[in-house]
Amino acid sequence: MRTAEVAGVGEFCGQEVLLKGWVYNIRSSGKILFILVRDGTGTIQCIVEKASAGGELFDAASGLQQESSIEIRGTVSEDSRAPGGYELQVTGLDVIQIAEDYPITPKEHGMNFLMDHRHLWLRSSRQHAILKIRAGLIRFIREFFDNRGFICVDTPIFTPSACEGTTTLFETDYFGDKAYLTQSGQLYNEANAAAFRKVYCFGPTFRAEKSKTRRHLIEFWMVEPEVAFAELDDIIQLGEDFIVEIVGRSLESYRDLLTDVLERDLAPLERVQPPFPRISYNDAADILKKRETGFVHGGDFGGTDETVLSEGYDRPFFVHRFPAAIKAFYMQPDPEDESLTLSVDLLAPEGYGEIIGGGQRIHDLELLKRRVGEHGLPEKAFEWYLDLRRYGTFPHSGFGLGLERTLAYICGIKHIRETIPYPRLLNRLSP
RNA sequence: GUGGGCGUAGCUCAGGUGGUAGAGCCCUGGAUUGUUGUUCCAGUUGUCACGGGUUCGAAUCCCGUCGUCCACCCCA
Repeated sequence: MRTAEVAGVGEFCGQEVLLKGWVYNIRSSGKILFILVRDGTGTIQCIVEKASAGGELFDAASGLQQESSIEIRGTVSEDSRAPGGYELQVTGLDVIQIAEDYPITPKEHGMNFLMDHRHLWLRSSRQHAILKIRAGLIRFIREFFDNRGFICVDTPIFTPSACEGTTTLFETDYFGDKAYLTQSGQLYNEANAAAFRKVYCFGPTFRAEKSKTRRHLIEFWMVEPEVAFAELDDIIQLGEDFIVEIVGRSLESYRDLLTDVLERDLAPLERVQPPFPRISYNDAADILKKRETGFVHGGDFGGTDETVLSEGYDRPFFVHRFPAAIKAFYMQPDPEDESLTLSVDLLAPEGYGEIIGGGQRIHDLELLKRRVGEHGLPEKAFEWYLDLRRYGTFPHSGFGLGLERTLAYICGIKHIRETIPYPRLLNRLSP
């Protein structure tokens, strides 16, 4: 007998197959049992009729409980009454284990309870859908860069110094020395860009920010491209092409999961078409001033500021040329106004906010040295970084995209904690 | 970290103004040939978060502690 997976069960129509999986739900209606079996690739309704299956099989099947592990044999048939279109007329059942008192029932649960049972919660259809789309999104991201001649060059997770503020760094003991978990691969990316021209890194990053919001994770994944000889406009264009492609491919590949399981309204995603609006920080500030959001010119945007700005657009939009005072030390000054930087953020609509941050980097050695000093950073730790400006310096730009925020946006889910298998939050390190 | 809400059965919750607790789900038994989070009948389940106070008496009122959820600051 053929062993099949639920995802490809349609190919075995009319044949008897063996499925291995778990009981997702079980219903009975007198002399007929409906067992919903999931095997990780999908779910299928399995039918046990007392008359045709016999008492022994029927009794064994009635004793199943949610999440019991089983090997089940039966004949595949197409039936419009079955969810998914196919069902299994059961001819045999081997129980691996009866799962007793599975904590997550098909009824309502509180968030804390679900988070405590995250290791089990992943089996439910909604979490399964989100993480399946996550896997696809990671693939689309890699393929976007790989297909354009970018080289994936990994950057270290243990780092000797900070690239932004040290208050948000996780400090660890490194054989008696201090090491920090990476916040960004960017500084290394710049070295890699000098070697490979177009590079990206993609991995976990860590920020010890004491903020608990629906948009923050302590540990999250970020993809960061860096391009030699690219200037601000080039990197904005790259960001636009990138978002259009990864949103488009997600929509194309996961339309059913998005609508049926996650109940995502696809219209806003369908509108993710070029060109994206590009507004300057100063123009954005003028808009906010008229709306009295409490925004102070020169400061960063708050949550309501981002919402107000996004109301003006039907798709993601870029805000560029932020004040130097609120950006990292390596940002290239705007030649037309030295108080501004050649920086850019991409804000997603529907309240999802910033998903991309980036810009053009300083390539002048003296200016960069000065900025390191102004930001109170130890020049010694940055010697290797300054070397990039000593030996064949070059204009270059890049950005970082937060994987989980982007996934939350694509899936239309409110809280970022559902977008990563095991979220690390301010008050949660387990499971 | 700041502000607000909530901690009662394994889960989700109800318990005006104080009198030692209840409903649904889950589970067990029974009924129904096609269910779609099946429905119906019967049954089992408690340190009312913890500590202190007021009171004849506290799940209920007061104080504190802890946990949790939501919002804000910050960032991707």
